[in-house]
Amino acid sequence: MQSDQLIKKAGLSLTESRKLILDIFISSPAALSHHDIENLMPEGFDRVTVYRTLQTFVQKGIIHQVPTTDNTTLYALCKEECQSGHHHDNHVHFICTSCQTTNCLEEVTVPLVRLPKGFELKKAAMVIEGICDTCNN
Amino acid sequence: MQSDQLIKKAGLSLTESRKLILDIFISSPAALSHHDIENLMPEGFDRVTVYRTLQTFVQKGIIHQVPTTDNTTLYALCKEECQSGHHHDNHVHFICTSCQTTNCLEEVTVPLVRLPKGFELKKAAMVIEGICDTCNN
DNA sequence: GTAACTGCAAAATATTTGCATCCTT
DNA sequence: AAGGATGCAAATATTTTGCAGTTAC
Repeated sequence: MQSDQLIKKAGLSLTESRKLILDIFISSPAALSHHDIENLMPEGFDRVTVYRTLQTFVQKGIIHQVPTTDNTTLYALCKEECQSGHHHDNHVHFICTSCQTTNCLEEVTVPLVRLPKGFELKKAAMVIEGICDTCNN
Repeated sequence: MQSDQLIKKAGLSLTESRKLILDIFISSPAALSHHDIENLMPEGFDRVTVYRTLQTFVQKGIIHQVPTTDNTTLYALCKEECQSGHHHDNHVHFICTSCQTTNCLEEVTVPLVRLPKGFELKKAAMVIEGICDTCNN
């Protein structure tokens, strides 16, 4: 889907900044940090707008935060199912230790686990570290 | 194991700060952030030492970083197997959305997943959000 | 026209670095 | 005694907030 439609569908007003940032996500195969975005935006673009836009996108279910082992926050596009209210985050995030990118493996679903008595599961995410298919050639 | 022994076993010199910080981890059931530690340390304790100590502990395999969905970094004690060189991080991290604590479910191991062709797995972690047994009463 | 979004300035917070001093071994 | 660890000061980086001007609808 195009950025324009995605933004409108989320009930947000269509602005230049939002289009720019969303286009970056659409054209990036890997998860991105705030820092990455900032670097990909036009020279001199305001940092604060990036913060606010990412926050808005997360709230509206356009992007989601990817769990990481270190202290960085990564964001990635949500797939179709996400936008419609509830957030299906049940896929696997893959961190390549060779090229340092983080990707969502949409095709791999998080397996169910049996939790100890008394624990109630709401959402599960998985982070796998390893070598990605591109680096493995 | 006592903090003294753990520190020595890791080949680190035994200092007051390290003992204090490690004791906090030993007596805490949940994962802790840098901020948490700072609050639990004696009034006026130097922030920088906390940074450096946490870093050292991670390097030496005494504690490990817990993956989180937001941008916080949490640390938790490594169990026995961790200290002996290679790091077994293959357990499930449970975030309770009610009491906001993060615990390691040592007894639950991360299930194996089948990755797409070309991907090579090194390490897998899992983050589950839900309600913990304490809150579920 | 109005509400929402942006940019700038600045505050607040978090993290890193350098260096002199102190402590562990 | 020697090397590493700490504390302090300060530099750097990150994130948040307020407000005035601008833009989308």
